[in-house]
Amino acid sequence: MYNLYVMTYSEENYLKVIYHLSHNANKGVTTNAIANVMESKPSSVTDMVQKLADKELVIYKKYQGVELTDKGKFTALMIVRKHRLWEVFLLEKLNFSWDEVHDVAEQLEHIKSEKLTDKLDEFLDFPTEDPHGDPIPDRNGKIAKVDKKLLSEMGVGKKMICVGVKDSSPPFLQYLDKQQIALGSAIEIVGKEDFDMSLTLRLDNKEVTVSNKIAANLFVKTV
Amino acid sequence: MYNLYVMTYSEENYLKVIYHLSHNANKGVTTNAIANVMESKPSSVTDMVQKLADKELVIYKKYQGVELTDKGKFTALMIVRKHRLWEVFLLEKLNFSWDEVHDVAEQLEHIKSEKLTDKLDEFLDFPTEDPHGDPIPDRNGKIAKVDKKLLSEMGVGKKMICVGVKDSSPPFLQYLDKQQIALGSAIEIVGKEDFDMSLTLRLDNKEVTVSNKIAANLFVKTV
DNA sequence: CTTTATTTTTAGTCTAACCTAAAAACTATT
DNA sequence: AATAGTTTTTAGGTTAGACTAAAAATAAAG
Repeated sequence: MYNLYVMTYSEENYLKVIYHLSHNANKGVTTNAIANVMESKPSSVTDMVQKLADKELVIYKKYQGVELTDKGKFTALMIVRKHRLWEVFLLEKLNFSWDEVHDVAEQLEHIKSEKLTDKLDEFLDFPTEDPHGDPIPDRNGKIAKVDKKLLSEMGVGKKMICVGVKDSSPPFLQYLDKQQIALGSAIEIVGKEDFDMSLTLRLDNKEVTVSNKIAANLFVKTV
Repeated sequence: MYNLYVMTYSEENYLKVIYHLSHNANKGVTTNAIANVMESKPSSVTDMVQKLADKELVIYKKYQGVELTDKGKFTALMIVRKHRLWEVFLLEKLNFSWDEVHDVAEQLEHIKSEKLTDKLDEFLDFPTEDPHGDPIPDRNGKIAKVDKKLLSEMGVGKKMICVGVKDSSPPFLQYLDKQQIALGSAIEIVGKEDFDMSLTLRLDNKEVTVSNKIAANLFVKTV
């Protein structure tokens, strides 16, 4: 597809972060936003972004933020692909739990071997989603667009299934485990409290109440 | 066992090389030897070796070469453990060939997660040897001592099985594949040519002749 | 539309890991 | 045991990727 020339660990991380940020923001991604996510300083980001622009992985105009080029986007997608495939591997084959896969996948995503990635994909039987419900790009960088809404945006009476999480931090994932909410769980909203926007849900004939904050981090799809 | 504090990629590579070199040489490993293997310069090695000594991973006396401390040896063994486990994974689960596993394992050996290593070990059913016949250290750093001899040192009439290779470069491994020599293959020496020390072997009732150079890179065990 | 506040970039440092060239220490040979 | 040759270390330099502090550009507010 594209010739992915050899990138450093750090360059790859920047590209990945820019990719994720440009999904939410539709304009250029700011250096500040990148620095926040990477827990670094805006000045460091400026440096790196200029380097990536020299290599034609991003388009960068001073003070205007950055956007990925096609080449940059493809490169980012290959990193996302590896990350999500490894997550599936860790969960399905090595029995890691939902909240443990991310940190290790964060390292594994930098392993450079197209053959390894493709063989892993095959070994896992070509999964289309990772354990958090996010789609896995194929070897050509094609990625399914999932239509998902936040649970907090849905009204009383709606029947849905859980398709992903917005926040994937261990505490949140562990909370979901405790409530027995998983990918594919059927959810019905039986009540909404106007005062604090908390929701009462029916799950497998069991009722639970969740705060608005929880609902605002859970992606669902109506059925 | 020991507290493996966080090491850089480069530090880990040095430790690994020192570990391997100190198996052959019984004295201190020289900076030159390390530089040769790492394809770097002796002065660079001196730098790093001093750093490793500060961290008590090696004992280093100027002009005398280096030795691993117990802590350094354990750290090296954990890297070797990961390398060899990943090799088994690549070969057995992803169907890589004998000669393809090394380069990828070279990257995977640096992934830092004790849990991953141990789960992988379990997933592979606690293998004791890697695809080249080298023993895999357990989680406590215990490693089996294999008694193996070079095929070139054995006499006519001996019956053996192949237990490993000295050289594990792709061309050599591919040669072995072509001759259908694999780990566990039964080998009997039916003739030896005094002129060039080439050997005639019986393999599954098939006879092949191999040069001394081949025989000097194949480890065997008498049965 | 000017002033203030915020964001972003520039300039100059720092560290890890390498390098080259030169100096110092070892080894070997007479 | 002195000298020639080799190995190893030191000294000083380079690059990538981070940082701080200050300057410049943009955005917000009166």
